[in-house]
Amino acid sequence: MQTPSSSSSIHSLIYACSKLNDFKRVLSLFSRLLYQGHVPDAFLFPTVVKACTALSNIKAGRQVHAIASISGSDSDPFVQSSLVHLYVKCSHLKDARKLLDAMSEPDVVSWSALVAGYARLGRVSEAKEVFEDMENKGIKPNIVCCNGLIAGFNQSGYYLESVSMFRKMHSRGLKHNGTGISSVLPAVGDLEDLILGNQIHGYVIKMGTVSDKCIVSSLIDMYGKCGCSLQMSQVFDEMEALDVGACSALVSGLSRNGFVDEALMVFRQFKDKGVDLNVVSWTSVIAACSQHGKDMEALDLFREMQIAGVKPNSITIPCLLPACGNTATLIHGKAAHGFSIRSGISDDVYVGSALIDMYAKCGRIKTSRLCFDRMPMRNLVSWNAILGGYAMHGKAKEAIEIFHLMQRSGQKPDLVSFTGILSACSQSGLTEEGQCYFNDMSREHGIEPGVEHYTCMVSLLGRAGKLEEAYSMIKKMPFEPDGCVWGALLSFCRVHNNMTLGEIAAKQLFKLEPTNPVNYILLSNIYASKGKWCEVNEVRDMMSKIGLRKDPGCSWIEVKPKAQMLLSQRHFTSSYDPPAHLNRIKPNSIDCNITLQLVIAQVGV
DNA sequence: ATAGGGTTAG
Repeated sequence: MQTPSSSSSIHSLIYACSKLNDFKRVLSLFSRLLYQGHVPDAFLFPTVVKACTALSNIKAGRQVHAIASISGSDSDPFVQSSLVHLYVKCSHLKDARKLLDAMSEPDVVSWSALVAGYARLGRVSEAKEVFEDMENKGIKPNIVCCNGLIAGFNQSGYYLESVSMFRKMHSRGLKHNGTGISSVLPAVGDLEDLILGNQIHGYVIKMGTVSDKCIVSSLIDMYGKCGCSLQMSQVFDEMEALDVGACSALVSGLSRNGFVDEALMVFRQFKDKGVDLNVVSWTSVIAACSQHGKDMEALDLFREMQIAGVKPNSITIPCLLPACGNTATLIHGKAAHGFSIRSGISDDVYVGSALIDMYAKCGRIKTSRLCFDRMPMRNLVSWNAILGGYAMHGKAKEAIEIFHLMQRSGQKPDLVSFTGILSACSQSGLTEEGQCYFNDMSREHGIEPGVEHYTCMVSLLGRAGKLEEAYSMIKKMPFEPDGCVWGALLSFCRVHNNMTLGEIAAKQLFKLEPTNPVNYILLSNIYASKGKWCEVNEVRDMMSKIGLRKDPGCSWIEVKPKAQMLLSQRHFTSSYDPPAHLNRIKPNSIDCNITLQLVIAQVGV
């Protein structure tokens, strides 16, 4: 390409490139112009600022702003307006506000951009203040301005604010359009406000906008979040044309309500019909699988997604990684890690946290820690991930260290953090420390222990042989103990062979989970240890009457590129069929001290 | 010459 040299030809080239959305070239042409000593006029700046905005390049934007100031163009309303948008887009709202205040007559467009910017960042009070300032200056908010607030509040998770803005519009006599409706519906769903949801649905039908794709998707989403699977499917069935958005919404709605197989079926149908599926639809089906224990399917789908040429993003990876962790397929986890580095999303706080968890579950706690240390930004999820990792590995010292470090860095612990620290103490036999942390929960942190914390305490005390204390812990629980609590007690009654409490726990468990064979076996083992053979037989009879058989225990290890399922041989019977997705090659008696038999399972490729 | 609002995945 010939390179233009005269300033006027560069000028027109800049406009041309902007029209073609080639914003990078706009900036490089602009710098060439400056290099030639040309001082741009006020007409050129808006186009150049627009390029910075499109690229979210605040650094270049500030430079352009400075040049505009020096050349006196910064008093031009077009230049000012474009700069306001630049700063809003880059989340520098203070600068945007300063600029807006300096403008002689800012219009509703500039105000709207700023207000929406505050709402998107979840800065509720400032958004409202600026909104009022605008009205006080005599500028009437229009429908676009209100929709910006509704959408912004929804995006930042302030669902009540979103809905109340929607209502405010209504009471002011402003008519809603498709944009406002599809922005408020997700918030309605999160609030599970079915009444409002139904009203809006009626409004949509009356307006005749049922064919609007975004509205359909958000209606499906709303009904899904409210647990109305039937209405959800109805909206879907009445839809005019197949739509990717509706597909994603339906898949996640079905999965949310426990219909995982149906979700997978819907996805398959869409794919077979040749609908152009995007990252969101792929991610929603991968999430559906990994959230419901279908780890193999999640891994397969991820592969399929890449074959389909759809690029995973920073949401896909955290959805996939639990599947790698649960199957302990380090090779897939590492591949996903490599992918996130190559695509520049490894600094994302959710990606990082999911990596920490995956490496911990694959037995690589040191790599976990490395990931944690290298994170440029951490949040509660990241702290809990490394804390849980140490707990999982029985490393109480490190867990405690992290627990204090997080607080010193200004991160308050939550229920999950306490589950981590308590289970770490429990596993390492740090009985007193665990009790201290448990007592601190409500006393120091104002967090009321939940059932999982009581379970940790029962284990902690039970492991230490303090079974009576564990039992009184259960008795003073402020809610009904569940199977996990009683299960923890029964397990440690077996360890210490305490028949009295073991019988109490077992009795509860037989009611709560009558078909769990483990409970029967634990109790019968306690009886056996006391030589109570009659009772042993009674329990065995109960089991066979219900038709229970102990499933083989199972866990995963990885030997080179294959994942292996470990089954405990004692219960391994020839009638046991491994899950269908395991392509069993041959039961391979690799000698693992008599108790283990390896079933080679092929995972992925 | 500039310019504001939408759904679905964690």
